[in-house]
Amino acid sequence: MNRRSPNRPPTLEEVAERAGVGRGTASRVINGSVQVSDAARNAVLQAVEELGYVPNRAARSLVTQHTDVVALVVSESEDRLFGEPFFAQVVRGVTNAMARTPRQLLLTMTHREADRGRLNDYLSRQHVDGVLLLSLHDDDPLPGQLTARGVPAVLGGRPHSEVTLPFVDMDNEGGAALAVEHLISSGRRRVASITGPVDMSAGRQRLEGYHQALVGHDFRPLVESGDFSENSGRRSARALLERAPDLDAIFCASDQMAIGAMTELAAAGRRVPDDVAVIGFDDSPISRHTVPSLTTVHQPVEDMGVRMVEMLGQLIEKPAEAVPDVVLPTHLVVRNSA
Amino acid sequence: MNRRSPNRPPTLEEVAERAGVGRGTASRVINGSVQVSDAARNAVLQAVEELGYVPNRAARSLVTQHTDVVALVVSESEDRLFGEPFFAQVVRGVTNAMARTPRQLLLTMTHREADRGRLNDYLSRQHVDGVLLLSLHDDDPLPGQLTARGVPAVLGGRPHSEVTLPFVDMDNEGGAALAVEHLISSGRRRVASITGPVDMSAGRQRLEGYHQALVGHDFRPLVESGDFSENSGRRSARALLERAPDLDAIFCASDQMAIGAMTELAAAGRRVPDDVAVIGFDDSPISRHTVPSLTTVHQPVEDMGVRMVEMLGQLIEKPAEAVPDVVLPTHLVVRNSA
DNA sequence: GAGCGTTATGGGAGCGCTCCCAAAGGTGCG
DNA sequence: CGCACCTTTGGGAGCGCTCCCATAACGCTC
Repeated sequence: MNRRSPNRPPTLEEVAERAGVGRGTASRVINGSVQVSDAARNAVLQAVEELGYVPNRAARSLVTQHTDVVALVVSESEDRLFGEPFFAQVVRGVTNAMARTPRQLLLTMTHREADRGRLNDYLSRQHVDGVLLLSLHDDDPLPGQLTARGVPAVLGGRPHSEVTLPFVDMDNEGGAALAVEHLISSGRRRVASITGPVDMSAGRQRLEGYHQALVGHDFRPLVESGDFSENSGRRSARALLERAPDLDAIFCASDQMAIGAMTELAAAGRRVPDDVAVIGFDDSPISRHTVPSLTTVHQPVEDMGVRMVEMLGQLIEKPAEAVPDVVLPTHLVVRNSA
Repeated sequence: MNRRSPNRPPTLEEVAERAGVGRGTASRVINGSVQVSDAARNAVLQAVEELGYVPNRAARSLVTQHTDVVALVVSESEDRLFGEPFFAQVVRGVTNAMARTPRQLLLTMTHREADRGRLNDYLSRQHVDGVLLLSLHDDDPLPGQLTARGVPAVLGGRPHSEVTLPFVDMDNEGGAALAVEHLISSGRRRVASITGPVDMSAGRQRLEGYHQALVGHDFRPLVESGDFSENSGRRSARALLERAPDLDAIFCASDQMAIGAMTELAAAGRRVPDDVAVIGFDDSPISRHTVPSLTTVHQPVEDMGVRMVEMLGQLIEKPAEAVPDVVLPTHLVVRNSA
């Protein structure tokens, strides 16, 4: 009776025995080594088929020290993850690029403190070969922990200064400056801005671009801070209108906020773009269909996903080599709102 | 020199040595066994802290035969996964329920054939304790493979007859019948329906409900088939209008299609609900904000996620006991479109 | 046909952990 | 003071796999 305990999946050893070869040879066949005779290979393949053998990944990982799994961690709630087209686009880029690698992608979201502990030691080497981090907030301890554990990781978006992980970022500052310059050169004199969250570098950089563009024009900055959401766009627009009834342009750090602002502008009886010009940021799919259609800053989101995967691949395969950070270009898409 | 090869993470053995205890005792502390003296426990805890020890999950899984990881597999493209509020709601329910279990959630999407192979053996026991399957199409081989491998799995949505996995479903048929009855009892005489994809049971069941409700009223069915998308709603509405210019109501198997249909109706100069009543299905967030607001069938999507997790938990913990399928109730939400 | 290089093969060692058993130490009671 | 019993402990065995080394088998050449 050499049958194993109740319906455990078959092991390599059993496959080898059935094929009449040694464990080593069976392993070579499974892993596609060429140093195997055709006879042996066929025997093993047939045994695999008959037994329905699937390699035990835990056992394999234990010896190879890798898992062929990469995690994409999004530090946001499901609502934002699913609500904002941005994430869908990154994920599309990431999955496309992953299809060209031997690795499997895992998606994890973590807004909730309670989840953090579990996630955390899930991500510690031995379970994941690398991590893609999206939508990082400044106070997030994850980058530090990953660095400490030596887990290869790439960030989407530039981190604040203490984080040393490689990143792929957009030229947020340049894009914002482009937008504001467009506003000024088309004759606007009182240009306000609704910012993103200040604990995210994308938010800070877009604000910085706004300030940059104002330099030398002797315009006073006029800023309300939002959080990228449509609601915060409405709220901020209302506040702006109250503070500066004479404003004639608003640069919003996200399309969602621009949409909110336009709604509020309409409610206040201001015409877009006649009375007030509006520019958004993201070039999200909806920006094409708003009324009027939204002038906005395009950022190559899908590319970002692709580049992140490529960088992570390098990090995993050649841990010794440093990979340079990447900043992707942005450009202005002029439609009807400005 | 008993130091291990270059910067490998510390092992249990090293922790034990540093704490001056045996490997067994260290393991007991890590796993929270009570049979340990306070002195030993503290020594181990301190060593863990100092060394930054994290258990190697591959090694643990190899012996315990489980991984404390559950996968949520969505058989759709990123576009649909992120585009339809339905998925966001299920995911919310799932993550909430998972927070109460010791397990970690993994999200995977698979529309692409190429990904399938990798996913497939990723899901084979030893790497995942169980699987939650969403948005299953009839020809999907996954359920069969999971069954064959003995991987515990729960479906969201009723499968076609050959699949024997336990499921959580909505009362699609009942909800659809409710909608159509509402239409009839409010005086509509020519009630059409735009169906969902016929290779998904939700689509078939909603159509069945439509037929049921028509029985005994001597109305001829008038059906166009869509795929749940807004575009297919427009296309189908156009076709319907051509085939039966006298129609005075349309029951759509999804809110997205209802929105498409309303757009098309408006383009054709029909007023909603005056000329044509429209009812959707899903009670998605947008249905509140359409003009006119959409009468629709509510389904408890978040609950579905919760129940799926609970069922999977039972399946994993008590593999011997059968778990009964669940059908969640739906109800009509009357707004202004019908 | 002896000697050589080359290719194919079997199986031991060991990855880091949990499980379990046997032994040591401690306590209480007659 | 001795014995039985309980708590705490150490460490061997083994999970299923890959890696690697020693050996076997084969094919040449001279």
